[in-house]
Amino acid sequence: MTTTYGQFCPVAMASEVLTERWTPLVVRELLCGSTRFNDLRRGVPLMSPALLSKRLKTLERVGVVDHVGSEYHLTEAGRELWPVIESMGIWGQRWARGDVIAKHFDASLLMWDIHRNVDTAALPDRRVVVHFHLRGSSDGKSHFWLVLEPSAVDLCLTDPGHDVDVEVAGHVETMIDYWMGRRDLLGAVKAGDLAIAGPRLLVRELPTWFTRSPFAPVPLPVGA
Amino acid sequence: MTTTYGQFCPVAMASEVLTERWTPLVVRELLCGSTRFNDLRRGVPLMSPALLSKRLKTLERVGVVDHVGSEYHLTEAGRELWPVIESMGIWGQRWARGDVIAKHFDASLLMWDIHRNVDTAALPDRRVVVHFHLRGSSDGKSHFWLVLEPSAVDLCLTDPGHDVDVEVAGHVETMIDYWMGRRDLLGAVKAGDLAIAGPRLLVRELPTWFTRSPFAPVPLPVGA
DNA sequence: CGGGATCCTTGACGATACTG
DNA sequence: CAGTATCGTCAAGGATCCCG
Repeated sequence: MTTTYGQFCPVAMASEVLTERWTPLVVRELLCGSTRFNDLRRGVPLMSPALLSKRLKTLERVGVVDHVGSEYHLTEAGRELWPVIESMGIWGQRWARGDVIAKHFDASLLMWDIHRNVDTAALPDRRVVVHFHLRGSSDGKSHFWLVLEPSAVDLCLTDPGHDVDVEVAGHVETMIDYWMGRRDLLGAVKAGDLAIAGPRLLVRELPTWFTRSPFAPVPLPVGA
Repeated sequence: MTTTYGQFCPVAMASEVLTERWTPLVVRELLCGSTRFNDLRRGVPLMSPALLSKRLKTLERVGVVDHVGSEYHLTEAGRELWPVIESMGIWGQRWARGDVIAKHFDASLLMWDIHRNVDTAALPDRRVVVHFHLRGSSDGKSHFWLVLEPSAVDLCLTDPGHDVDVEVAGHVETMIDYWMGRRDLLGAVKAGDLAIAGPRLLVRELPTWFTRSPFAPVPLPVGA
């Protein structure tokens, strides 16, 4: 992106900032609340650290990101990119087709997404531990523990040692389909594609605290 | 853009389509109603025809554009990109800063934009010809004629021979500032930066048929 | 943890010319 | 008018290692 579009149109100006590889995803991560370099990395695992660093510098230069200490925060201009990212997500949810849909099913990325969307307010006022066993991840990882405390949510890749309250097992793709709103939980369990075990109440209430993607409710095009 | 982001997030999927150099501007042109290759070119004059052709093929492949005969039309998926382009434009209008604002002032591009936004319904029911004399264009062009008929608007780079009804003269940058909503017409005329001559009624009603950029009404950030 | 430095490849893009 | 063809350059970005 060495030359500019040479246009006065504001769409062109926004394009100068956003239409660069990875940039919308970095902004998405920042909008989701990540502030540390390595947290940001987890949201874009296929991006090299050098490139992420470069993008963050660019975003800082154009006034979207504020870098203090080792934290990255969106400026007001950055926060106002939310409608752009949101409309992109809505469009993607409705219209992305086979040839742009990732063939990758990365369980770590999924769990990272899930962990920051857990609604702890809907959970009992004590620690709840959920163990996930996901098959078929492109990154080889298959075991994850969510340690849910009223004040914090932790994602572990190794057994944290606590007693496990709920066990969730299935194929990564099934979980992604649920997460994205393309499949409902009960159906997946009944079809035998997903196994959920644990205290009756906790399991029944699971959909209230284990939320789905923000784009899951987006209606699909009619006739699709 | 040879590899994919490898993510299931719909923002990533939309990025695969949109986050490629020039693509948002091509989509903007299509949303503005251009359907012919050479009309599209006029909206992105700095883009090589080879690259435009390539982008259109890509957009066709991902289901955004429909190519029949020698016309390009947006599909339903393409038309639904409007919220994305709109929110980009709003952001650009509010937050684009010096280092991404084009230093280029291309009068041909401006006039091309203006010509397709004239509101002929607000004009008298006869032909009206406006001659523009714009100084300082980066492309060297300075004379333009808008031939406004109730049924069609034509932009000419050479004198079409008709009697001229209104004369508009000034610097391209002044016109762009007006077009973008950064400056009002009366002020520019009073400051001597713009000269408008013609029948009193036509000139007085000029702002009703000579509309501004769709992003002109966007409010700027407070304190800016 | 939070990056920087280096090397190296590839393909994206600009320029120019040309064709049905 | 509606693109293709060819070519050369440059820089984006992947890989790898390293450092404070």
